[in-house]
Amino acid sequence: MKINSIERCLKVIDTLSDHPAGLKLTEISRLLDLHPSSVHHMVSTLLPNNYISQDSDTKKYSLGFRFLEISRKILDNLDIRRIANRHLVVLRQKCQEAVHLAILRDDKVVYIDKLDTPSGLSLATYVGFATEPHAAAGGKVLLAGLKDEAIKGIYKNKTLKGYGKNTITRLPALMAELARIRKQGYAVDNEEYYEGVRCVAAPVRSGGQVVASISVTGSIFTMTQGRIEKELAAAVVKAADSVSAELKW
Amino acid sequence: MKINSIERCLKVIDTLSDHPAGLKLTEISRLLDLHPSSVHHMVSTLLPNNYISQDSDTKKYSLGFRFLEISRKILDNLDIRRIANRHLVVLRQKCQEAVHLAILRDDKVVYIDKLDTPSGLSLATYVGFATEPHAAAGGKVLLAGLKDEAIKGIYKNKTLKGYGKNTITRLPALMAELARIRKQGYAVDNEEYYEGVRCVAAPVRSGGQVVASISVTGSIFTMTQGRIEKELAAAVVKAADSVSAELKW
DNA sequence: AAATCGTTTTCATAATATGAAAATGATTGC
DNA sequence: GCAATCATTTTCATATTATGAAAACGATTT
Repeated sequence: MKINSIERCLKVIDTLSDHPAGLKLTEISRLLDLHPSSVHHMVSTLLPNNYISQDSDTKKYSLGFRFLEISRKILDNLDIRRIANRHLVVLRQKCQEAVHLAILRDDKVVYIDKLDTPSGLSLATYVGFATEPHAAAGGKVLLAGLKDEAIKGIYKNKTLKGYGKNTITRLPALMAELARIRKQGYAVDNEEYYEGVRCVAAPVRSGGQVVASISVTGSIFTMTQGRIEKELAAAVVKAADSVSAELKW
Repeated sequence: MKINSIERCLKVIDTLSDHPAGLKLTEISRLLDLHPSSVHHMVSTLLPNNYISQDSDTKKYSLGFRFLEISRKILDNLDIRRIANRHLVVLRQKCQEAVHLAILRDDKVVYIDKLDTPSGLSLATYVGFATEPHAAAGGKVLLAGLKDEAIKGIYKNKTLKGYGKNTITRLPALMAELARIRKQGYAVDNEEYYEGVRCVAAPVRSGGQVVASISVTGSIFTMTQGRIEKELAAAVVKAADSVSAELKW
């Protein structure tokens, strides 16, 4: 049984998160079709806790720094992130491409660290970004770490959404791909998520379990199939193994 | 009038944020002296929205990636942060010390960007860190941008808490210091927040208003009084002015 | 200065969050 | 392997309290 007032409150937060310039009380009220006075009750609860803040001039409400605090706490406490960072730096240096660190949470890949390439090309991923695992190398590696039944469980009532032109959209094909990944020890995403983008990923293990994935991402021009096989796959696997070795369990 | 169920819910979130390893239902229930069933109602509301997540093995609850998403949105939408970043990089390069970008929010200094020194020395500040403004250079600069009545308003019912050995703890002394800062265009923190740490800060302005502060922070050994006056103050002011110039209004 | 619009407070009542209890599920000890 | 204990989840009656109408207050515009 869900609690209604909390759900409404989360909707207010969601709405504010989509309006970076802030919203006035009545604007929130209109957008969500809630009584102004109800909204007022909510914001007066959130305000003293710094979940939202109010501009003293315009009276507009926006999300508060409590979210930044909490977010920082979450990231700081992810051991993997702390340990992996150094290796990510080395990996990026070696490959000169963007590198990501991802974990599986609630059946989603969540990116918990990201180093952009020095040369600029910035992808539409960011720390905290969550998406479906079947369409990206990092995600496939994480899926490959699960048991077959668990994977089937995830996709039982879900279709495999297509993102890029090569996204795997049928479950049997995905299962076969995961088997291949388990065998070769790394995953490749060949324009499966973004057109023009390739990606290689390897698993970080702890106590036998796959706990995270490290990936290298770049354009099809710098990341040729040949370079992936000859150079990048080995580099990513090495980085992931180094992190695994360092994770005490 | 605050909403009770939301307040309880925020307490649950607070508690979870202090227990990075996660908590079981009954643990939360005991810690907050709430009925297990009430806690269950709450978590079932937060769970589908990814504000919290549950470990499928241990059943433990922890904070979810929604906080990371929201946090990212907040940071991405801070124009100042985006614009200032490039200048912060240059400033750190020039000074070889940690640099910070801070704004005032709800009478607190909130650090919205931070670049550590390449040589390692990492301070106990982080993006999202919020503290009282009177004890740090970055904060004093922001206060100096307010009108005297506004400052007095902030400290009307508050004592000036001491942090380091030189923290200004009396209001008249603070007002005098702020007047000095306005005149000289930058602020110095001489072991006022941390012992052994000095800091120089300058204001970023937009439309005449002080909207942020840029600061350089380091140990008393590398940041001598002489170096601050001769080199660092000018560098920080220059960086801040560059950002101000770039902020369209 | 009057009027309009937005915000905040108050308050009666309808709505619903609460926690007791029971049911289900997991873990431990024997 | 089977109780027995402990934790989680669901159900449900009732007391609590969130809700929104209305009014008061404040701000902004004409």
